[in-house]
Amino acid sequence: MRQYIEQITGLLPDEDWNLYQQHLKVWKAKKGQTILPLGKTCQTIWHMTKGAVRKLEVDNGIEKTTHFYVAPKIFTVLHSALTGEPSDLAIICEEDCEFLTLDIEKLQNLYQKSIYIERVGRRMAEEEFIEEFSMRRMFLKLDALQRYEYMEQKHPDILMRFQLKDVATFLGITPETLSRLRKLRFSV
Amino acid sequence: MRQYIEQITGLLPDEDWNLYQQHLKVWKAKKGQTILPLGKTCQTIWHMTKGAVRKLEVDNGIEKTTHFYVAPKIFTVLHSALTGEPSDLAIICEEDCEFLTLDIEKLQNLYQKSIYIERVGRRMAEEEFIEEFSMRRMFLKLDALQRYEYMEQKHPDILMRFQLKDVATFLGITPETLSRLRKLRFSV
DNA sequence: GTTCGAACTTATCATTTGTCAAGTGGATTG
DNA sequence: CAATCCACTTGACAAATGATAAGTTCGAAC
Repeated sequence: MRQYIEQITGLLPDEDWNLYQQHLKVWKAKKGQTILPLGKTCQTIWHMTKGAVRKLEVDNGIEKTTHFYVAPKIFTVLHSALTGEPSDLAIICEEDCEFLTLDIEKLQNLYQKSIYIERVGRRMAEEEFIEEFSMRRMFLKLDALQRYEYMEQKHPDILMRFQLKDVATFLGITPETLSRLRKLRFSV
Repeated sequence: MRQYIEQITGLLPDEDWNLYQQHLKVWKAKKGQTILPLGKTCQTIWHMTKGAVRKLEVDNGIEKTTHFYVAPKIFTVLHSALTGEPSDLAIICEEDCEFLTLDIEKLQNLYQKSIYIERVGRRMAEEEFIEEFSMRRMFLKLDALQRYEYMEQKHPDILMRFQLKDVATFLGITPETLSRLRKLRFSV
C-alpha cells in the first residue's frame, strides 16, 4: 500500500508513513456486502488491497453506477466526508475484499502534522479530478458506442470484472442499448 | 484574492500569504483574447480578479466548452500543468479580464516551503473534483431539458454572461436543440 | 444609416436511444 | 434433477436529439 501511495504522490518518508500507518485498521468484507449504505455519512477512507467494489447512486429507484474500483485503490465519498452530510452514494463489494481503513477525522489531524501526508491528499485529489474530468469529456465527445469502445481500450479490466448492466448505467445508457451495441460491433 | 482563497481553504497565515503573493504578477487581457492557445503547455495558474473566461476543446473542428469561469476564480489546465504536455484545451476571455498569474513551477516550490500553501492546493483540487463529479452526475441523471433547468437554478450567472451556443456545447447538446428546449419551456 | 456577419430560431427529416415486453441461457438452490 | 432467478438478448415501437437548411434579429463596422 505504501508503494501504491508513493507511486502516485512521490516519496513518503519513513517517519510520515509510520504516522500514517498507525491509524490503519484491517477490515474484510464479502462479495455482495454494502460497506457504505445510502444515507450514512462517510467517515472512512478505504485502502483496498484486494477485491473490487462499485459506487452507485439510486435515481428514481434505479441503480446507476458512478465508479468502479479495483485493488489496489484508495477511495472515499469525498463530498460526504468533507461536509459530514449523509452520502447519496452507496458502496458495494463485487468481490471478496480486504481493506485498510482510516477515519476521516484522523486523516484531518494527520494533515496538520505532516506536509507529506498533506501532499498525499493533494496529489490524490488532483488525480481524481483529472480522472473525473476525463470521464465528463467522454460524455461530451462520444456517443454510446464510442463510450463503450473507450472502456474497452482504457479499462478492459472493468468489463471483465463487473456486470454489463452496471457498465451500462456507468456509461449513461440502458442495459438493452449496451446489449444492442455489442451485437452491432460483432456483426461489423 | 486572499479572502477568496481563505474562504475555500481556511486560514492562510500572513507569513505564508506573503510568500505566495510575492510571485503573483498582474496581467490584463481584452475580450476575445486567447490566454492559453491549443497545443501550448499550461505553465500558469490564473487568479482572475475581474472578468469571465471560457475553457474549450476542439472536436472534429467544432468547439466544445468544458468550463465557464467568472471572477473571482482560480483556474489552470491541471493535466497539462502537471505533466508538461501540450494542452488540448484553450482558454479565451469572454470579457475584459484582470488576472494575478503564478508560474506552476514556482507554485511547486512553494508547496515545499509551506504546509498552508500545500493545503490550498489540496482544498482547491478537492473542490474541483467534487464540482467535476457533480457535472458528470448531471449527464448520468438528466436529459437535455433537465440539464438546462439545472443550469438555470445552479448557475444563472453563466446563462447571463455567456453565449447560448457555448452553453449548449457545455451541456452536450447542439445549439439548435437548446433553442428548441427554451421555446418548449415558455410554451408550457 | 446601411451593410454585414454572427447568434439565435425554426422547420423538416434522419438517427440514436429509451421503453416495454418477451425470450434465452446459465448459475444457484432445494 | 428440477425449479427458479437473474443477467443478458432481442424485437417493435416511441421519444429525444442530431443534421441540414433556411429565416430572423441584433449589434458591429463602415
